[in-house]
Amino acid sequence: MKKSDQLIPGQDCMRSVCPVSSVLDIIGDKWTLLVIRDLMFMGKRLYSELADSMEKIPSNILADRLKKLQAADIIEKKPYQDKPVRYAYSLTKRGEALRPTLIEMATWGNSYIAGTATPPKEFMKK
Amino acid sequence: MKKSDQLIPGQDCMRSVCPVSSVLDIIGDKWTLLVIRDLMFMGKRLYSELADSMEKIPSNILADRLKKLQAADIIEKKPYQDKPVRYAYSLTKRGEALRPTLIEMATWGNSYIAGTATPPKEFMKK
DNA sequence: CATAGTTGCTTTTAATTTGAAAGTAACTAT
DNA sequence: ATAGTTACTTTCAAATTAAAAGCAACTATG
Repeated sequence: MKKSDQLIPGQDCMRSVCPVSSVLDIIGDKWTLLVIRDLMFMGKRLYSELADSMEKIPSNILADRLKKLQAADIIEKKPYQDKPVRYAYSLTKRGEALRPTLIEMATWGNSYIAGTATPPKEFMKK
Repeated sequence: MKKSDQLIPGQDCMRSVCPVSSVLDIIGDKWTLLVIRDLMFMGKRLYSELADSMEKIPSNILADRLKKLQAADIIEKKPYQDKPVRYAYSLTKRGEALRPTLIEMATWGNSYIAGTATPPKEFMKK
């Protein structure tokens, strides 16, 4: 891992030097990881696709999380056509690297929460 | 994994059948996983020990999260002495099973967030 | 025995965040 | 000309969070 891959958090936005708390400062809420899940596993790329999630994310929350995830260099937004200009969201390398975390969470959920759907096997491969 | 280990979530407290979102319904906030971290890695057991975390968790939030984690059968509270009666918190089997998730998060944090402390090697072993 | 301190919370109140709904700008399609 | 789509932003009420103070039960000190 190159040091240059590391994000330098802004002043006072880190609660402590603990890596777990620093990760939670970025993804520690009820919605952020669901946006990442939709980009990582569900093949979504457009705002409208992300907006119609199973969990019905509010539009203002989605816009806010997309901004914060770009600031954290976890996702990026690229134009993919002109007239009208349209943008596609995608995971950066840093965002893609969250895959093992999401897989562990899904594994725990399937093991310990009744009624959760088991994802396709290929989703669960690191 | 026995089906009997699975928690059956209350009516309408699950946003969707997705295991990731169901896990976030339980631990998806800025504080819950830090309480679990302190029990899992920091050897804390008492309310007062949990209350003086690096991140300065507010007392009312700690009390609230301890209640919710007990309800989710992720931690338990047991008396360990009389006069005065004192309680120790500890992880259940379900709570202990979150270890790989915390390890993956810490690994990501160390790789991608500058200034995070690297935990002792033995903390990172599954 | 009186006072001070500790533990494990609860209550109060203000600030922040969230969510539902409506609004908007730019463009396309009929 | 009108209606529809995309990608958001704005508004405002409701819920959550945070800081601080309060409190009940017990222990330790002079």
